[in-house]
Amino acid sequence: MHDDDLVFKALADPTRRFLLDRLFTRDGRTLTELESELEMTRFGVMKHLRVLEDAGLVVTRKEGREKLHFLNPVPIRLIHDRWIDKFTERRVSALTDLKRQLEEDSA
Amino acid sequence: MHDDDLVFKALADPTRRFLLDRLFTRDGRTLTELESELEMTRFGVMKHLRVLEDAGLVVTRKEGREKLHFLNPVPIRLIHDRWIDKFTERRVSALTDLKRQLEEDSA
DNA sequence: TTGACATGTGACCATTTGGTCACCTATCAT
DNA sequence: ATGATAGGTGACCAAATGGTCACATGTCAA
Repeated sequence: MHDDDLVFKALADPTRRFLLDRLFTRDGRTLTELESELEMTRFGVMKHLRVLEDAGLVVTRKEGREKLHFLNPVPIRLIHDRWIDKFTERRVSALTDLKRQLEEDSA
Repeated sequence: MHDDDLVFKALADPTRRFLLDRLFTRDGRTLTELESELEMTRFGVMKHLRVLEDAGLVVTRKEGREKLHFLNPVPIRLIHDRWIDKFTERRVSALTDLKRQLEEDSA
């Protein structure tokens, strides 16, 4: 419930969705690498990565002086299953089919 | 692209998700009816409904002095198909199965 | 027709958000 | 050891956001 909110809010920013996209194509990127693909200082990127990390969408590991960023798709999967799925299911039950059939017949 | 952003931003607020939930269980509600379920003045609710409408998640029809609100799940379906689906697919290809098999064997 | 009801608008306000910068620490390579 | 490299912190700022209110319009019912 409250956890979902962090995820939704994290997904609400285009820069953050871009970052997730980059990490989707390849994980384990460093901050400076991600920064180089954006028109923004590394401080801005850091803040966005922090938001993603707080939402559990990104996990990190320190390697020497570098910080590697990995994508964690589980939270997206969760809001999908618990929330989005409900709105996206196509209703193709026998009942709605029947209803549509009746409406067509009466027209 | 730009359209997606409106949808993601609209979904980022818990009050708005609550409104979508209410409209999911039953459509065609009026502003005052929706307001009565929230700890907020009708002005706040109006603004939220406006955001949902701009994102295409809610469509409205005027009926006398009332304004009826209807859920439109299509935008959710679109961001699901174009964006979320990619992150939520379970990878169960023969290749990853083989990889897991090898890892188990070597353990 | 007159009052109650449903909604709309614009000003206004506090808080959050997205972004920058100055400065600082830790690590690597020479 | 020393400079270059990678990252971190806190202050700061402008703009967006979430919410309220005073007021105003249109519609229904007695």
